[in-house]
Parts: sequence; structure tokens; C-alpha cells
Amino acid sequence: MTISEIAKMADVSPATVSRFLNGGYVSEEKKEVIGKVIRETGYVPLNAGQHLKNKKSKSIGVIVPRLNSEAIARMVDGITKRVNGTDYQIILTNTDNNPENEIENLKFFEFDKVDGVILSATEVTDELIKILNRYNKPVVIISQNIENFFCVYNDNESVSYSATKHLIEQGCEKIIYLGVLEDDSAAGRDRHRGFNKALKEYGLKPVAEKIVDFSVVGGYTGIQEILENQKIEDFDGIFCASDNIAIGAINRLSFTKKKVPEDVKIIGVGDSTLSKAFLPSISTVHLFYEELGDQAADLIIDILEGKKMPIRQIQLGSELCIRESSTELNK
Amino acid sequence: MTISEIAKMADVSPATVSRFLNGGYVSEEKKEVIGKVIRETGYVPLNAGQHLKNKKSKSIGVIVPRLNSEAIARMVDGITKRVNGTDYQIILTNTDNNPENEIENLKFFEFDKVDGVILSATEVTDELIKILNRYNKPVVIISQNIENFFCVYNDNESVSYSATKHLIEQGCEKIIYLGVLEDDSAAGRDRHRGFNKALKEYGLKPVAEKIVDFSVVGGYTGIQEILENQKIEDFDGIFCASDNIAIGAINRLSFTKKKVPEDVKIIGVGDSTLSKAFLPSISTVHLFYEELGDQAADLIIDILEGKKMPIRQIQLGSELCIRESSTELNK
DNA sequence: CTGAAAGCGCTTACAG
DNA sequence: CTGAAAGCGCTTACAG
Repeated sequence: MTISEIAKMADVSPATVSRFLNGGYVSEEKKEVIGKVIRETGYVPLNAGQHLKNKKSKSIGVIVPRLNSEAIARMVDGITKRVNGTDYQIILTNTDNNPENEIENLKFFEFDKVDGVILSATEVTDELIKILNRYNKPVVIISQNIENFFCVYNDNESVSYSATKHLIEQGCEKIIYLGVLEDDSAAGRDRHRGFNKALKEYGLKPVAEKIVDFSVVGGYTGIQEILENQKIEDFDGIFCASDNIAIGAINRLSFTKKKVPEDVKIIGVGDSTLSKAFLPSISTVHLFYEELGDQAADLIIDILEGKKMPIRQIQLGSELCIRESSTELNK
Repeated sequence: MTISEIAKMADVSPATVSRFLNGGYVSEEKKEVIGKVIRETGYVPLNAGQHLKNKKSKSIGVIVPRLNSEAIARMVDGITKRVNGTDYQIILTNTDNNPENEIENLKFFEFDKVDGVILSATEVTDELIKILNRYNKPVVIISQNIENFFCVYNDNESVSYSATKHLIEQGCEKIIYLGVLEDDSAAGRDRHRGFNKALKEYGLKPVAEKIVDFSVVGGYTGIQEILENQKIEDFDGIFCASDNIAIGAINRLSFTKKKVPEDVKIIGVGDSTLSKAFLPSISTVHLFYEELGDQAADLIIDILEGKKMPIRQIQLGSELCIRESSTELNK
């Protein structure tokens, strides 16, 4: 089904059908006929033809490191929902956690495959910055804040600041930090900063700081090492850079005499399904991942639709979710 | 950067560059020059041009009901990873759980946007079957088994059969079924069948059967109603159609005298991150979601590449994961 | 082995 | 208000 066939059926030229589709001048009379034919056939113009002519693919490339992460899946969910109903398509690529693939996908998309890119960057490497600096189409970075580029990200410093402050207000004075590699500037560096900021404000020092995997096992082995190798047993609070880490920590503590939250208060980050369902439920900080994806899609579409706008860094707020793991109120 | 520019740089015709790219006859000499230019420029042919000429979009449409589900995200992860390195692209659409959007997306893709479709169907409605029957391009259905179509799905009946059998072998005789709507033929109907089959085999009858939401809250309120409204208190096992439901059930039981697994043994389905991390860890059945996505992508690519193959229903096996919630061995 | 030409489906400036 | 024509980037049968 092509525009010419539609034209023939409506007894007009392809040009007129195209005008009908694109809001050009068409007489009411012909509008009616063409409209009818299109409705009956369900005709949708072929992207490729438009693309060639218009130099617009009407596609947005979305590059993610993986999808089996609740945070990323939620963001992609937000992106795809926002794009529904527009005439843009999402082309999704999965770099399988390999930063090299990230670069490669960016280069690939540069060849007019897409009009713009939403990139969920893992590490902000020099090479990445170099490519972004000379990139020939708009890019919106999600969940990392890179200066001088369009970004939508969580304010990770205030996330961990408010979480840590909450622990302190609950009476914790000997707090452990279980975080992830600082290479990850969002979840690693910024959350560490917020943690330190809160402690400093109250004149406290961390009892232990450990870099672990972004997982339940990470939290488990982190506490394990602190208990067994570092022989630290005197602590009353744990800030965890993710809910999974928090759950791992609680799991490890269940083999000790320390009760959560009576003896040790714990807080995570992310407000995952897990954090709500766990026993005890995990205090955490809600991050607006769907909204983040939504905003990113919104932004890239605005840019693609030609709205002139200065570089913009959209920092999303967060919400403290106080649950059982940090309070004795419940149960 | 177009093929003509590359041609000019290599001092040959566009036709020759095209031949180089597509494995036609090119002299060694020219091959070398063209190869060099392409390497230096990083040139990648524009899809749209090829599409118009070849009648192939080299795109695969993936329709999912949502992404904020671990199972679906894992499947999409498998699909995208399988497609990496091929010259196919994934165009992802999210129907936001609306079966009407499912149909609409299918129709949309029919207009040559994609060469084939991977569809994660929610409900197998008559309208869906009707569309599939007259669909003009290959479709692979995932996670549902629809007769006469290419499908990749989990053997849900044997999943619940083996899970239930496990409960019985652990000594359970008064078992509750917490399942989901039978409209979902995979997770609803088939898992119910497997449950009944196992009970029947041992001459048992369910103590209660409840249809609940596919969520933690569903499991919680399900048990709540059984306890409070149906006044059923005499049970020793619960089969749950998902891990989330299982966790909800355990959460509700934590407010009673019944201990898991001492008094009540519980098993879920899905082997979610949650099920491993929960305390007690949830016995469950591992479903190979990544592999399911991988297989589906494999299948559609084979079809698109012209491998003649009869309709094929690929049923994936599963693996019982015995953990704490159904055994007294641990702890 | 190589190039000129035609044509895929679309849109838009141009002439009427 | 409408149609014929040109051209976007590609590929392939054809002629050489």
C-alpha cells in the first residue's frame, strides 16, 4: 500500500494525498474522499520514503547498558509510554554493560539512523565526552549529570544526604556506608558525597566504608567482611547505595545477634518492589524513574521538533520512604 | 555521508561501493581503496535507502504490554542481546497493558515499518487471532502458546505441577492455590491446571483457591480474605502463581501464629531477584526469560533470513528452585 | 570487473 | 487548489 495507490483510489495525485497527510492545501471535497480511503485502508506512510525526502528518521535511539535492572526498565517504560501517540519510534539497543558498545552504538546512530539519542551512560569516560562533544545530533543523557549536555538525572547527593540524615535523626551515631564504585558518578560518587555531608553536619564519622557490588550479594559480603575481617561490631546504622545492597546487609545481619531495626537501622535507595515487600520493609528513597524516562523523551522530542532551547540539566527530586528497617514504630 | 560521497573519495561509482558492501564482484585493488575509505569515515549505509530499494526494513518490532515487570524486562534483554551484532534493529513499543494498543501496534507495524514482529501478548482474544491470521509478515509470540503460530513459551502446566508436587512431597496435604485470572492462559489457566493435576495425582483437594492480583498486594489480600472471610485456618501449603504473590502471602502470615516454613510451606513461580533475597528465601521455579527472548529473536531472524521452516512452538523447560520457604532443612 | 540508469515511496517548490 | 517533476540514498539488472 503506497501513497500512489491511495492517490489512485481517491482519484487524485500522490502530491495531493501527501498534502492531505501533511496539512497542505486540499479542497474540502477531496479531503473527504482521501480521508475515507485512508480510513478504509488503514494506510500509514512508509517511514523510509519520508525519511529519505525529509532527512528525518522520526526515530529516537535509546541506548541502555542492560534491561534486567528495575531502574533501567522503569526508565525505558517511561520513555516508550511518552513516545506512544507521537510519530516517533524507539530504536532500542542494549550494550550488555560494555562501555565500548555504548560508544559503538552512538557512532552507529550517528549515521542518520535516528534523529536523536537518549543515552543511559554507565561511566562518563573521556572517550564518551569526546564523542558527545562532536556528535552531530541531539543527545539526552539519563541518570548521569554531564556538564554542558542535556541530562535528566536524580539528585543523588541529596538522596543520600536525606537518607543519612534520617538515620541520624533516628538516633544512629555509628554508621556504615555501603556504596558502589565512584566511577559511577551518580550512584557512586554523588551518593557518597551526600552521605559524608550529612555525617559532617552532625559531627559524625563513618564507622566503616565499603565499596561493594550493586546487588544483594554485594550487601551481604560487604557486611560479612566488615564483621569478620575488619572485626567491626559496634555500629547502629547502615546507609546502602541501593535497596538490593540493603537487603543483602539485612540478610547477613540475620545470622548475628543484631536485630533490624532495634539494634541497627538500615536505609537503601531506589524504592524497588523489593524494598516494599521485604520483611522488615526497607526504608529507602523513591527515585522517579518512569518520570525520568518521560522527561527525557519529552526533552528530546522538543529538541527534535525544533524548539530552540539552551542546554538544560533536569534534576529530579526524590522522596524519603520511611519504613520498618529504620524505625521501631511499626510492628 | 552517503554512498556517492564514499564513491567519490574512492574514485569509483556508487554501484561499486554498493557491491563492495553487499559482496558483489569488486577487484582486489578497488576493494582495498573502498575498504580504506569506509574504515576511515566509519560510513554506515542509511537504512531508509536500502529499505526503499530492498523492501526490507531490517527492523524487528517488539510489542510488550509494559516494561516494569521483571519477566518482560528479562525477555527484552534477551531479545536485544541476540540482535546485537546482526544488522537488525529493534523497534520497541509499549502498549501500557492495553490490549487495544496491542492490536493497533500490530496494524501499525504491518505497513512495512518492520520485517517481522515479536509480540508479548497479554490476552489471546478473538480479535488478536483474527489479525494474526491475516497478518502479512512473520510474528513470533512470546510467553503465550497460540496454536498454529510461531511461539516461544514456558511450559506453565509443568511449572506448577512440579512446584505443587514438591509441596506435597514436603508433607503438605492442605494446600491453597493463589493464582491469577484464567484469561491469561499461560500464567492463569495453565498454572492452575498443573496445580490441579498434581493434587489429583495424590488424591488431594485444594483447601482454598483464590484469584488475586499479580502482585505482592495480591498475595497479601488473598491470604487475608481466606483467613478473615472464608475463616479457613487449617492449611499447610500455598502454591502461588508468582513470587510476588508468595511474598505477599508470607507477609500476611507474619501477622499470624503460622510460621513459614514450619507450619506452612510456600512456593512461587519466576525465580525473581526478590525470591532469592527474601527472608525466608522463596522456593520457586526458574523460568528462562532471557533465553526465551533470545530464542524468539533467533527464530524471527531465521524466518526473515528466508530459512523455510514450519510453524514451530518452542516450549521452554523450567527448573525447580528449592529454598527456605518450603523446607525446614536450612537455617 | 565496472558504471549509468532506473526505481523503491515519499514530499515540496513550481507552474498552472 | 492541484499535478508533474525532481530528488532523497540506496541496489541491481544491464550493457560494456
